[in-house]
Amino acid sequence: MLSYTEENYLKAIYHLSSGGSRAVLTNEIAEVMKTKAASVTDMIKKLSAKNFISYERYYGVKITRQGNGEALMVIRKHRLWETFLVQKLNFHWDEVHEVAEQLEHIQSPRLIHKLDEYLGFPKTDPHGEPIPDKDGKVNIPAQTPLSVLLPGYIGVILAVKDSDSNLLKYLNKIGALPGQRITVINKEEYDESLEVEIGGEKVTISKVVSQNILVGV
Amino acid sequence: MLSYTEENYLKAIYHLSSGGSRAVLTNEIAEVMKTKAASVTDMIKKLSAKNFISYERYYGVKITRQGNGEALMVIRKHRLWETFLVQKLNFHWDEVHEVAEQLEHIQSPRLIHKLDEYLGFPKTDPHGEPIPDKDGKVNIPAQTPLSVLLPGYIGVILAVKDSDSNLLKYLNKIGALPGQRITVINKEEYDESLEVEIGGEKVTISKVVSQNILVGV
DNA sequence: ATATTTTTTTAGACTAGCCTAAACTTTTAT
DNA sequence: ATAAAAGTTTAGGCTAGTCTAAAAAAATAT
Repeated sequence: MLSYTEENYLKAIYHLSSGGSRAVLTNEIAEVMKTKAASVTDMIKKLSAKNFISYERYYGVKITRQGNGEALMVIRKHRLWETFLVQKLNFHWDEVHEVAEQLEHIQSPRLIHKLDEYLGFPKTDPHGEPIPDKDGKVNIPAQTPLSVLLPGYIGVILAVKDSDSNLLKYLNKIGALPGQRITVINKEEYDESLEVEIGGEKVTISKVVSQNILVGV
Repeated sequence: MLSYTEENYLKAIYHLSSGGSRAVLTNEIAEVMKTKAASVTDMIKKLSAKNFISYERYYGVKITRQGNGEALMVIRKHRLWETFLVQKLNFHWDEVHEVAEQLEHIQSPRLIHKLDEYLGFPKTDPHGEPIPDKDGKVNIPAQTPLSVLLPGYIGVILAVKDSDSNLLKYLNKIGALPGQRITVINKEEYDESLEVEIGGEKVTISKVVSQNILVGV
């Protein structure tokens, strides 16, 4: 059984490694966990001893098959709870993250199954992110950061990477919600900001924001 | 902010003291918390320092007004979640306790309010236990001696135990008649006398009298 | 090729919550 | 009234997770 903290580390490593595909450095983990490198090293040893990650000194960590499975279960729970909060309790999609961070650690496979059923076995959460199924399979739709699209492209917003509440509020304001069609009108050479059209409205968004909007083309 | 463990101790003390009305012994707490007396003593010191309980060595603990409020919030959450599990997720009433023990510690007043609303502001949980409202008021089932109520409780006088004529005359004088609403304003630690409000009048009654007034809430 | 900087690890210490063993109070039994 | 028993607290130690400071390794710059 993993502790609350171990689950959070594993989830962080999963995300940083883009689903386990690359090695993750100690300092990267320290930054997202808002802790110090020394603490990370300790936890790395623990998770490594339990075979959730493989670890080579001064090199970094790679998540194992087992660790991947655990991380996906936490992510599954997180996204199911977010869906519940928005669909059933009428939360706004930009105010569910913190609560879901707590709910994702509740231990009860039965609860998660019942919740999944109650929500009608949703495939994505309110931010458009795919919900891993009970066996840890994730349906990854082809997602491209809006920032790489050139003027003229039309796409559909599938997901938003960052769950920062300020970003989500901003996207909400400009109507950049999952499911919306988005057209790139112009790209400014200097700062790579984009002029786009969403729902008939023209709006200019910065590079940082465009990197966080994932679209399907 | 209370830790997960502190919340559990406080809840245990609340229950053992029947809602704060009697002092609780170290070993009683140790038993329900499935821990050792020495650990309980440590925690008692902590909760006492934070003013959630009052504590006298070798005697026992009494929950304070503040501690009572915290305990009631945890109980409120527990019972709301149990209601959710049974009403919405089709759990059986006998399989919800363990999960609710986890869910009761989720910190989000907004979540609890929304959940309460979603469930239609239920007054009792699936076991028939009353759900404290957002201000910590509990509907205690019929015929409770006034003496066990803590400051904040509001009840309706249902009956008087003793039929001693002097008592009845006294009650008549202070307006403590069946059917009257009565609010507990304060409880004196020393002699357990109660300051109450009846029909807009504040009056102080002794422990003996309060034990003879039965209220419904 | 070597010196400097950056990153990571180790060493040692802290808090929360738990433990056992011993000391101390209170209660109960003679 | 005093001895024994029961209950409680103190003392000291353990683990999980955190920290700072110093040492060690790797990366970078000259």
